[in-house]
Amino acid sequence: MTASRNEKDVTIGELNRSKILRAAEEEFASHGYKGARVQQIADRAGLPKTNVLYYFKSKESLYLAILENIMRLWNSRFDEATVHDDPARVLAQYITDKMEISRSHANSSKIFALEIINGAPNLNDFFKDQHSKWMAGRVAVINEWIKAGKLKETNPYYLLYNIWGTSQHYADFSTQITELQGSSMGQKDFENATKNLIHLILTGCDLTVPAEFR
Amino acid sequence: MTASRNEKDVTIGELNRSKILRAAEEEFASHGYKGARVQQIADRAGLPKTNVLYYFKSKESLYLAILENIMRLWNSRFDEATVHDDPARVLAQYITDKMEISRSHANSSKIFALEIINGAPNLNDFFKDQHSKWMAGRVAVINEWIKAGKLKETNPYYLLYNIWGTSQHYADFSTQITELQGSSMGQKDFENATKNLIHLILTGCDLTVPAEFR
DNA sequence: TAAAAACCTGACTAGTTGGTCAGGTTTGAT
DNA sequence: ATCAAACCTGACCAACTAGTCAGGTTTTTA
Repeated sequence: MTASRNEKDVTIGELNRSKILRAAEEEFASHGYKGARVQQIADRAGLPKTNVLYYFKSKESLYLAILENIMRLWNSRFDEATVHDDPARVLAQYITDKMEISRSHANSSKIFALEIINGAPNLNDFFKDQHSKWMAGRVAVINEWIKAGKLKETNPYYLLYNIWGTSQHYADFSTQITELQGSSMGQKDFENATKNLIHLILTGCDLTVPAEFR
Repeated sequence: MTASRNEKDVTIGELNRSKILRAAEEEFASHGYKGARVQQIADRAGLPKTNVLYYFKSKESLYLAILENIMRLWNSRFDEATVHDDPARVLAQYITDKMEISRSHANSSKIFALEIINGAPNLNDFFKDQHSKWMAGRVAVINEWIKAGKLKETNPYYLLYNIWGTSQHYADFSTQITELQGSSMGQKDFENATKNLIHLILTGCDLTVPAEFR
């Protein structure tokens, strides 16, 4: 341990915390919260278990820290869309953002999925305080688009579920996709899949795909 | 224990096996394979743990039995579709079948999702022996539709992923959906969501929704 | 330089886990 | 009625688990 501060002005503590979080993401994605082992996280991080517990009080603290990061990840430009915006552009951008997250943060997506599938025991506050409000706001905007004749009549809830289901599928089921295609999806593949999805969803809503998303 | 055979001609053994499988599905869906506890499964089934282990040799045997049932569940009419069939009808029926499974077998869908998210450690043979062949066959039919001008040009893989991602989402993320809508989806809701999805996917493929699926 | 803060880590602990084992009970067949 | 098959279940066990604890080492601060 030559110094707690290296040349990039990052402390050893920050480095190790980061290492542990990355290792924990992999372990939680592989075995779920209940099945994950602190010793395994430590092994993945290349640190002794008690060193992991020096930085994070418990397995649960670690998991909740990761969940918090994930919740922050879902923030997107879609959150600010209003009735004045063009639905085609907003939806295309949202899908693009979601697909990029699926590509660049596959483990986060997987952990979120695992948490929901397991009954979301750790997300009650998130749902009650933020998510439901967010949803109500987005549904309202979509309904305003419909009322303003900018979007064909549809159920806003189902529209959003379908966008989430498709975009998150590329992260969550990446193992299946890799097996079925014989190789994992690279950047180019994700770009193609994004275009394909934008085309499917927008055409399915009778919207024209904006030129920059083709 | 009045008799091993009740009036419906089912042995106590069959009854108990069934009870255990149902209990295990709930436990595996809630905690994943690694996080599930045989004692919890036993408690859910209302049997002593060793009685559970009398019927199923181990936790793993139980899990593999459930996975096998799930693999069987995925069989559908879509498996038999050929280039001679109408893609609109085939896809609409496939989506209908998938949505019905999501409604009636939510835990199965969740367990399948958990297995894939966790890296599919128990499905290697399934992927190599059956799933990849199945996929190659389905992709070929879709490509034949495209060649025959029955379906607009698209990537068959992405089309299927999008169908799976959307339909399975209703089962896998049912906790989130219930929270966001304030109540869980009933039969009527599923029918509406199915129609909405058929409309989205078929319209997105420039296909006309067959009358019986409107 | 000394003291405080940050970091590190092996030894240990109480509790939990997936089984094994042995033997008892019930049911069905003859 | 007897015996075999099916079913049941408490006691037990080796291994594993999430920590706690104590104390050592390194770095920073004044």
